[in-house]
Amino acid sequence: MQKPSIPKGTRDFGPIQVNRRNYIFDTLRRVFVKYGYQPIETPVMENLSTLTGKYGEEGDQLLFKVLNSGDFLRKVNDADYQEGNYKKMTFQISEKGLRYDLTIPFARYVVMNQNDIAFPFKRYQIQPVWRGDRPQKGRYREFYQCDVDVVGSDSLINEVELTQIYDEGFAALGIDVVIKMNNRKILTGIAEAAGIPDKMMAMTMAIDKLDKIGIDGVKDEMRRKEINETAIDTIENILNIKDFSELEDFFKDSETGLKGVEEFRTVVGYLKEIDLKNEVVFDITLARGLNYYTGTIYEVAAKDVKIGSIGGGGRYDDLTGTFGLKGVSGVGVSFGAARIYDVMEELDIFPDSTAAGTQLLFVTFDEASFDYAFNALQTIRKAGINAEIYPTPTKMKKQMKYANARKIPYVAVVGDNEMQAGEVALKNMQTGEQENLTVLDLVAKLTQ
RNA sequence: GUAGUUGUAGCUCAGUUGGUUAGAGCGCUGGAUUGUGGUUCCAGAGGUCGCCGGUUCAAAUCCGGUCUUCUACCCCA
Repeated sequence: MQKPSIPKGTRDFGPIQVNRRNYIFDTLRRVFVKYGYQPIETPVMENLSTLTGKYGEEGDQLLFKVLNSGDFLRKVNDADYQEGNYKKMTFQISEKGLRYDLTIPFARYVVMNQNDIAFPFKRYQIQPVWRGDRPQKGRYREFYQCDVDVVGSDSLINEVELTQIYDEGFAALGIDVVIKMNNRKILTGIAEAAGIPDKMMAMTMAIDKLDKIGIDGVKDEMRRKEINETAIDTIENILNIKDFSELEDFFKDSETGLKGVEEFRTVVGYLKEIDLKNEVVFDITLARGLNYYTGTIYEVAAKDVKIGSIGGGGRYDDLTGTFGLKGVSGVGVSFGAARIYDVMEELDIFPDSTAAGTQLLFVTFDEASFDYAFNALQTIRKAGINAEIYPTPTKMKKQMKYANARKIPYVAVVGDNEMQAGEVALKNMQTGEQENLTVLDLVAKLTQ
C-alpha cells in the first residue's frame, strides 16, 4: 500500500488552522464592507489565453496548466513535437489554467459584465490562487489572497482609502506594519532623467533589490543590464534624496515624472489629515514585479517578523484594455493571507476565541442515561449552545479524555442519580469543579 | 531552472569504523480504577529504515539514480 501524500507546496488545514484563517478573513471582510466593497468570486480555472502574457515571461512559466480532456494529443502539431517546441505544444494540449492571482480574473469579469456593473465598481475577493513556484519559507503553490480593487475611477481618493484599509485591516489583526508606497510614474521619471527610458524595467528591478544587495550590488546589476555609467550616477543621486519633493529638480524634462510626484503629493496630503495607526513611508526603491502597474504602488511589510511582503498592490490605468475595454482605470491592494497567518502564528496573537467550538459534552453510562442526555441535548442546542453527546455510552475515562483532547470547557455527566433528581452534573474541565443543575439552570449558566 | 539540505513507528528524533532480533520520548490500545480528563504506575500493538538499482559474506549505514522536505538564488503574497 502506498503512503498517501499531497503535491509539493500544498498543505492540509486542520480545524484550528481553518478557524484561524476564517478569523483573518472575517476581520478583513468587515473592513472591506465598511468601505463599501462588494464580494465576487471567479472560477478556479480560467482560459489559458486569459492568463498568459499578463505576468511576464516568468509568470507564464509559473502558471499551472490543465490538460485538455479526452484525446489531448489530437491537436498537437507534429512539426512542433519533432522540434521539441514545448512552449507551442503547451497551448495545443492545454486550454485552461489555474488562476495566478485575483486581479486578472477580476479584469476579465469586469469586461464580461460591464453592462451590469455600476461604476466605479468596488469589489473584494477572497479565494485561493496557484503558482508553480519552488516552495520555501512563506512561499506556497496554493495560497489565499484577499483582494480589494476599485475600477472605473481615476480619483486618488481611492488610493487614500486603500491605504486606510491596509492600516485598519492590519491594526484589527494586531500586526504592526510598514506600508510602503511609491509611484510607477516616478520610476519612469528616474529612467527618463537618466536618459534610459527604454531600460526602465531593468532599472526598477535592480533598485528594487537595494535593501538586499546594497547600492554597489544595484550598480553591478544595472551594468549587467547595459545601463551606462552616467545614467547609473544620475540614478544613484536620485536614490540618495530624502524627500520626494526633491525629485522635481531631476524631473524638469520628464512630464511623467512630474505627474508622479504630483500624484504622490496629493495622496500624502489626504493621508496627513487621517489618523493612521501604522507607519506609511515613501520608498523610492519599491518597484514590484507586475508590469501592469502605472501609478501608485504599495507593499506592506510586517515590522516584527522577517517574511517578505504580506501585501501589495497598485494602480493600473488600462488593465481591462487587453480584454477590449479601454480607458477604465483601476487600483487595488492584496492581503497575503497565508503569510499573515504565519506572522500571527509566530507572534502568537490569534485570539483564544478562534478555538471556540463545542462548549458542552454529554457523558453517559448506559442506554437510559444516553436517552435522557440526548433529550437534554436538544434543549441545549435550541438555546443556541454548541453542544454534543459522546455517541456511545462507554467508559467514562474515554469520554472525559475526548472532552479534554477537544478542549471542550464543560462536561455534563448523566447517571442514575442525576436522572432521578432531574438534573445533570456539570463539570468545569478547567477548574475541575462540579455542580448539579437542572437543564434549565444549565442553559442559563452557559448563556450568561 | 541553479545550489545546498532532509527522509528511520501516528508525531519529534537517536542509531558508533557496515555486523545477530532497528531504539527512545510523546501519542495510541488495554489494565491498576464497574461514576470522572489533564498527574502516576504496569503491559501491549505499531517499521518494506522514501523508492529503484549497485558494491559486499553482510547495508538504515557506502555508491549511483529518482522522488520528497526545508533553505538560498530567480521571481513573488
